[in-house]
Amino acid sequence: MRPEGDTVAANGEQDPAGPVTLAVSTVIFALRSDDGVGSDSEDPTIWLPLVRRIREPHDGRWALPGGPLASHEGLAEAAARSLSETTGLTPRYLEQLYAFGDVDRSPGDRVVSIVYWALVDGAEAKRAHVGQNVRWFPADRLPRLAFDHNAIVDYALWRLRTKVEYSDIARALLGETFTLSELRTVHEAVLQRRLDPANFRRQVDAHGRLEATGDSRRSGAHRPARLYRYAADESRASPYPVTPDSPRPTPRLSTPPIPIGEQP
Amino acid sequence: MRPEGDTVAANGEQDPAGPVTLAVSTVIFALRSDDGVGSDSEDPTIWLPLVRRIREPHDGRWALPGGPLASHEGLAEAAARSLSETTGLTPRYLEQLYAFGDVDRSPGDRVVSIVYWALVDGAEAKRAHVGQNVRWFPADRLPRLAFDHNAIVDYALWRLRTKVEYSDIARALLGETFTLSELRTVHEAVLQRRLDPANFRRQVDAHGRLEATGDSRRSGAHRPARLYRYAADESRASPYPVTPDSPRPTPRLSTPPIPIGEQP
DNA sequence: TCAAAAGTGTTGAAATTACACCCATGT
DNA sequence: ACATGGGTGTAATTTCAACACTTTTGA
Repeated sequence: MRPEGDTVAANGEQDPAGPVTLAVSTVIFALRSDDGVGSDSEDPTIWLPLVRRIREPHDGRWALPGGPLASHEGLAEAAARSLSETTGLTPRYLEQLYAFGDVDRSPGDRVVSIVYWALVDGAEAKRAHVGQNVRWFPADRLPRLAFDHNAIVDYALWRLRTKVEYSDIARALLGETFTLSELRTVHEAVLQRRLDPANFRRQVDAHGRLEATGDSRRSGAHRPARLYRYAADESRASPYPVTPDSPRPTPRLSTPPIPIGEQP
Repeated sequence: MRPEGDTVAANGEQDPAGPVTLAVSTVIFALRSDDGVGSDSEDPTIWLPLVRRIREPHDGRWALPGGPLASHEGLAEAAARSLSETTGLTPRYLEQLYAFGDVDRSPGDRVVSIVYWALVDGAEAKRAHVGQNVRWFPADRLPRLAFDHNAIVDYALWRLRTKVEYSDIARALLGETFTLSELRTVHEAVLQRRLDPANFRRQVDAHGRLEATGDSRRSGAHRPARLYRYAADESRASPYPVTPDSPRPTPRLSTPPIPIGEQP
């Protein structure tokens, strides 16, 4: 009988098998037009920045940006800070993904990682501190990453793909204003399939929340597109004082990740 | 630049402001027919077991069962263990809920709690070690709990209620076999509204997975109900090697908990 | 034979999908 | 003028919700 808060837990003082360390990492997504220096008019796809490890374990491998949790900062705060320190990026969207704590996920020591996922817009993505130890990768076609980070990215991608269908997160990958076809292109990049422009338009403004700026944007040899923004969200009077987020509608994807099922 | 795994993190050795401790707690749900000793035929509702704290902070208040994470056990393992030690219960379903880490959630020290939620069936619930320091409470009408545990329970309830609509977790609150009206009663208790028996039947067996045992159960002055069980799940060939779970369909509830929104 | 829940059938509304068609612009 | 994407209309399909109706039991 030992309610939480009592626990002296994971600082090694009373656990003979060694301490448990706590880290916070983040999976960052942005849309990029496939790196093409010359050919700019590619269909954009999902990319993410990784950092190169410079010590064991997994020295030299690419990994998610992250770091330790300082005792004066909240979890999301720590995610945003470490993300800013390593990549220079400031996310427009940040949400907790999952806590990963398999015993053997880090060779030698025991690390529990609380992982966040983040979205940045195109302009912000260009501002990233790319260099010797930070580089962008297409979200599919990743190399073998350090630790269990490949699985973590897969899970974050699954969350992104399911959540884009019932929420308005896609806007975090764009600027403040956007055309409907830009927004649709984001959805198409995330879902990896074409969407009917007519039906897409109806869906998004059926949800309300979308308002025309009055301006329009001209881009090619065709009619200019109206610009929209999202209206300030009134409906956030949530009964939940905490910050987490979760479920809702109906993805067209295959299987969700498996829950634990029976007792361990 | 400091990829995770490097971090010496939260064991106080290098953080002047003191250590961060890591705890694992669980919100356990079961269905009970409103404690009525005499009147057995109540509509069942959701209940959960809490443990009484026997030291500061929050001495005397009720709290979620939980405890420290031993370095040799996984997170879900720790949840199941501490849950068994404090309440004697073994869950039929166990899933990670969220990691709570607000700086001020525990007076005096810094505690990050990785919280799981669990479902137990009626028979198991009766087996719980109720006593001076363990007691069942109806999920609505909770007293003021220790720490931020009221908010945590609210969030767990929200997850239960949204998830019951698109998954088959409801079965974890029943035994191996059940009638369709028993299953419907579980849904009704969770969602707190009546469901059309005809449409409910179609919905659940549209999802497949349900098979008649051949037997039936007679309960009152009416036609006996066929017994069903869930077929072994083939479709668990998830692309995700990790264990987490998440989103899908369309709850009839109000607002989901708020995500972080903008950068901290 | 009557009440009550099990189980089946039917119908109208609502949401989803596919696709035809006009509009406004640059070349 | 014409090719191209922006934007609107509409009909077929599917899903969903409500409810009438038949079946089988215990009392």
